[in-house]
Amino acid sequence: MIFMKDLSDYIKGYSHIPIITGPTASGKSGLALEICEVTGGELISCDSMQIYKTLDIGTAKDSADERRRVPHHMTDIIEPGCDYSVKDYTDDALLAIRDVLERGKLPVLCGGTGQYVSALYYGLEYGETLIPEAVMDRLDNELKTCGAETMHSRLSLIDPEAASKIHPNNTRRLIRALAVYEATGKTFTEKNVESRRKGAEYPFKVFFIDIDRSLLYDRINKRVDIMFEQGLEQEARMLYSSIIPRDSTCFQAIGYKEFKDYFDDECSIEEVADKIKLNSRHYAKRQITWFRGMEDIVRIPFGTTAQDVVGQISI
RNA sequence: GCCCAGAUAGCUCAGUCGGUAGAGCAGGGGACUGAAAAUCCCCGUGUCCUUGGUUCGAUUCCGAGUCUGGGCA
Repeated sequence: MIFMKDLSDYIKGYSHIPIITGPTASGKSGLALEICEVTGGELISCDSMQIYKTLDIGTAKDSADERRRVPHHMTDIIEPGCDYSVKDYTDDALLAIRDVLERGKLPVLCGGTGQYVSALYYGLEYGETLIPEAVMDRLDNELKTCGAETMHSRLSLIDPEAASKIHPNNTRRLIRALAVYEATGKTFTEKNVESRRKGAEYPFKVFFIDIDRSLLYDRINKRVDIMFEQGLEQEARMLYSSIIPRDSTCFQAIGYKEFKDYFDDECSIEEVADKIKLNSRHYAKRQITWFRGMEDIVRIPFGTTAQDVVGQISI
């Protein structure tokens, strides 16, 4: 934490930069927006899908009116179809934070992508080495021909610690761990230790909205119905009729991927809505698990006011 | 009214040649360092509809009843 910047170099009165997080539909943006209005701050998103332009309704972006009231950063920054990594996110978010601070404003971070929040909060450094595509292709091929068990055994020899933590069925992470070693000569475990050395860039404080599970599920269901009223089907149709490759990340977004069968005439629109609700519930559960395991976060009950949160980041 | 088929986990259903039962989904828990709204792992006791009978023992076999489908009138 020695490299951590002091907020008083930029703004007066605050000890921490708040990060408002919680499961989907728990009221994060409403609270963050209020905090911005109370403090004159600016909102910086920590959301892996709201970065895409044109995916507005399904990703539950703030309305045009809300975005007029409070400046938003890190939303609508790339075209759907583009790739975007955690590394890209931390680089861009850190720039955005500095930009807001240099104008004397409080950055208010808000979003439910655990990996993005953790990366900023722990100050993870990802380094400059990119895995060559040839390496990835070769590993993918080897996985197909040799099978996951063989690949997993290979990882056990190179990096036993990582192998013990990665289940053989989780081929995505398995391949990643092998690829890191092949591309950098360092093991996945070594890289991860190195990445934590520097610590967080700014004094962040994470606030997690704690909400009753059945109330949350109720809110999720209602929000999906509202999305349909707002024209989600139309928005999804635009995405599906574009030339964007179907294996792009944006097609993984809940609220869009569920339309595939419907547009292929294989299910009804009601089934799409039910599936979106279900996937959102599953997602919320994973978010809760992610943050439950995170140390030093502040759990705030659903309904906590902006003033309350501001009080906890003020000197 | 008669005939047939069902009734088992929150839901859909399997099964027990008679020794009190298990899948999928839902739900719950967990992992996570360059796709993360992704990817992956773990978790199954419930009046086996009710009630008589046969039996050492019935959710299972037999009878009656109730309910739900379907058919015939």
